[in-house]
Amino acid sequence: MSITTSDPLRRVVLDVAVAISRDEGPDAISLRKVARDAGVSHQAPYHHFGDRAGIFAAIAEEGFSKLSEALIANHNDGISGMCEAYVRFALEHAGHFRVMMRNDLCDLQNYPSAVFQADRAFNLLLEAVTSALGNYATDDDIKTHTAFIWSVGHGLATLLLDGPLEKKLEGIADVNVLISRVARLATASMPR
Amino acid sequence: MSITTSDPLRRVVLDVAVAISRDEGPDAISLRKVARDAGVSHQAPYHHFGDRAGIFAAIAEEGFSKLSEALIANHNDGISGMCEAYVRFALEHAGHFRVMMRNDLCDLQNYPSAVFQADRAFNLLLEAVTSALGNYATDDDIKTHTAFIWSVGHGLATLLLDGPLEKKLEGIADVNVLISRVARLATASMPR
DNA sequence: TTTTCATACTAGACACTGTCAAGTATGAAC
DNA sequence: GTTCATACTTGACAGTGTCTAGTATGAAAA
Repeated sequence: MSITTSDPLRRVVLDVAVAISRDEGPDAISLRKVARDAGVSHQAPYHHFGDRAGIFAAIAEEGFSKLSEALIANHNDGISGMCEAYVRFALEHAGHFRVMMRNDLCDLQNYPSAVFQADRAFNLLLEAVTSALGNYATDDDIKTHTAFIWSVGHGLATLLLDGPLEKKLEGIADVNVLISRVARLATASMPR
Repeated sequence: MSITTSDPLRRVVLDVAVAISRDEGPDAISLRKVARDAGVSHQAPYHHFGDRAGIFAAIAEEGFSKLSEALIANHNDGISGMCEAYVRFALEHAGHFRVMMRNDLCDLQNYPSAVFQADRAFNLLLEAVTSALGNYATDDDIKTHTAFIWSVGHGLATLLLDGPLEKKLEGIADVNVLISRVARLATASMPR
């Protein structure tokens, strides 16, 4: 991550923070270090984000926005395609993903624009499940299946990102193959 | 969490840390604060755990041990029973669970006894899947299904713990009902 | 009985962190 | 020419993990 001082500081701080989150996790982000690397004073970043939680909220908002785009791009491939897209997004945008799901880093409720993006992504999943289940599905069915699909994608993404799975299941050829197979298992129980 | 100074300090520190992890997340754990609350010097806890990562490793080890017990206790209920047990364990032992899955807090590889407990829990799942799939399942099938089941349980646990799911799917009657239903969906695609 | 030695701490210092408060330069709006 | 918001800088503060060094205690060894 090279820092060009001509970049607007807000963008620089965000990019550096996301890169650190990707490589060492969100907790490794030190805004003072980011400021030093960017060649500005230790308080400069805070001007743009208010406090530490503010930068996490900004990362989360950007992440949910990108997630929505990823889900839309795969929305023709049905539920299993969306599930796959979710996992691939997490792996490709690990820096964002790690922050998005860490409610303790910042209470997203305090950042309405972040909530908006999160809801947008969730609604895409909800709509996909609703249309997959057909017209006669009950509200309960829809919610259960949504929770199920989200759980599969989220669980696989988290396990792959945080390590244990790949080591335990090594020899599974290719992560991409695993993702496809798991996503297909997830939809095997759904009506077609 | 009341602190009885007659308790051995190691146990006290562990209990307080787990309670904080449950209520505010592992990052809120300050060993200096724990020491103050326990009425000992700020370095006393470090004597028992070496450094901050050491206490996380101890919590993780204890957690995986408890998880194995929970899985064994439900091992007669098949794969879906194990999946349910995993999620229930996470909710009931949130303080431990939050630490167990946070590879950035401590690299478990450096703590062999923690790795041992983690492997023990994982092997219980692997064995259950192997026996559920029957004798003619390929190694690939076993690994795929193991990843799938683990993903479902882990994803649901994480989503329930970190909040977004319950809010999004409110009105789903009872969390316990949701867990059972999702676990059943997870096994719907498996041979019987 | 005295020495040795590990255990379980205490005490002080260090660099580092996020955050609060107050100041400064700059450029646009009126 | 003044007002005023924006984008910073500077300095201080409490809090943190960790390093180093010291102390009390009790059991084992001489």
